[in-house]
Amino acid sequence: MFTLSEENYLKTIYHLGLNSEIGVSTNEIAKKMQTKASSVTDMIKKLSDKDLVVYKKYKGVKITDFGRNTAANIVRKHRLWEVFLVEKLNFSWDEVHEVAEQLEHIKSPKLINELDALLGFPKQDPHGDPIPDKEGNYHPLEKKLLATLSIGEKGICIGVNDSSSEFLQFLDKQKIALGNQIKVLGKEPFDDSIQIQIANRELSVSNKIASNLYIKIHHGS
Amino acid sequence: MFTLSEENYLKTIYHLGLNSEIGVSTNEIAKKMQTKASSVTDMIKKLSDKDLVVYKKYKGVKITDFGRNTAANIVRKHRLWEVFLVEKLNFSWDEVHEVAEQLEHIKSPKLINELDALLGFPKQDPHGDPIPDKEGNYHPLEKKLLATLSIGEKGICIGVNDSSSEFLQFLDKQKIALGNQIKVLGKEPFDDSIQIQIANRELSVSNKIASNLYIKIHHGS
DNA sequence: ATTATTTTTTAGTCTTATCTAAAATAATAT
DNA sequence: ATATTATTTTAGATAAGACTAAAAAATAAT
Ligand SMILES: [Mn+2]
Ligand SMILES: [Mn+2]
Ligand SMILES: [Mn+2]
Ligand SMILES: [Mn+2]
Repeated sequence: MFTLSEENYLKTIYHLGLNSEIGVSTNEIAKKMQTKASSVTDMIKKLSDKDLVVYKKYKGVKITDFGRNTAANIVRKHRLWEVFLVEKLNFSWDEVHEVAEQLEHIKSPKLINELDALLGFPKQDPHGDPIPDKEGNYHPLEKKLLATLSIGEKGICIGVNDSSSEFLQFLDKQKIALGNQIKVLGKEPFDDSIQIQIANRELSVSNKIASNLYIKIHHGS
Repeated sequence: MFTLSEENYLKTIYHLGLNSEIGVSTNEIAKKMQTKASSVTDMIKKLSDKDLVVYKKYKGVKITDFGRNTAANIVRKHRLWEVFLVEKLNFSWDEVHEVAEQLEHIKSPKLINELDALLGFPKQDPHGDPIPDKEGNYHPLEKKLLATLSIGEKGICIGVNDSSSEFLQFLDKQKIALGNQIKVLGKEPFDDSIQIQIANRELSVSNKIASNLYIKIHHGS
């Protein structure tokens, strides 16, 4: 199969390429992986030899169908392990990522499918991100950033954009959790902060916060 | 911490040195790890630099207290994961070892302690081997090989010596499981086979089988 | 006590994954 | 259009972990 490094590069390329049709650049990958562009070029050639990506010198890489499938399976494992850690082992949502980074590389189809069953075939991970199925398919939830809502709109908090432990711990402290109902009470033009009602409390959150919280809009009244 | 290779070598040295005070030889390690003696020498030097073993040229290695503790922790993780796979993910006891070989290298103290709790702090793994506690201590069960029992003796099957999947699958086929009561009905001097009563059935097992099954003796009547 | 055999170590090579520094190409500005 | 800057690739080095072949040390046999 693939080495740990190959899997990590592939996963990064998969994530970076998700919302764009053009290739992913060497520098982008280097920045995300905290490595040097020259190392990226080396690895890209290996991934290309293994038909995980298509590589054209100076033109960046595009993931292949095979590569996308392989990457989605790693993401599936990562997110299922995160659910396991939170649901079964009392981890908080800000503690799971590092451990899942390790667990996602364990090779055993039976393990991951049984884990899926043990957890009741969850569709989202603790941060609201979708869990791909065995074929690599998933349904992204329809969602909007809190910062883009208008006054009066309401919905349910269903995910985070930034899932750093700093942000997640901040949300814990503010008692903002996935599943909470949120209504926009007002918007302050001066600093773009937003006044919200959340679980019967009123709260003012900065634009930075509002730009990292995903809301599922309530349609109708 | 330690690399995957370092952990695997250390674990092997720990197991090989368990029942002997003299050092573990280079060749022994090479054989067990399916590698070359020269590779072992290289790695031994690294382990020695990290104070996991004491190395004297041509005299083999002895594990240090620090090394033993480190190794016991890896064994603890291996065996807890094996219990998890059997108890929670419907693995059979002959399927768990390979996956546990991967999982034992995951670094997260919280993960392993919570797993321990989820499983109800088991004392033995699916093959009857003892699970070290956080400090690396464990109580080996008092046990005898079935082959060493006399006619009339009885006890409970509590472990296997050989835990290859071939042997474990053979036991499954013969419906011999840990926890079964076993009584020695007779011994055949010609081929050293043993006639036993197990769970209300009578069975003749070869000496090879009897030399790989551990029995906890019933004292008293 | 030598000689022969086995075991262990050393020396040198290979692969993977990294890095720095320099060269090549692409993009941007004048 | 040419020069400047940014990006990307290549060349060469390093470290971990493995290997083969040869040398050195320890054991065993005569
Ligand atoms: Mn994560
Ligand atoms: Mn996540
Ligand atoms: Mn095992
Ligand atoms: Mn076991």
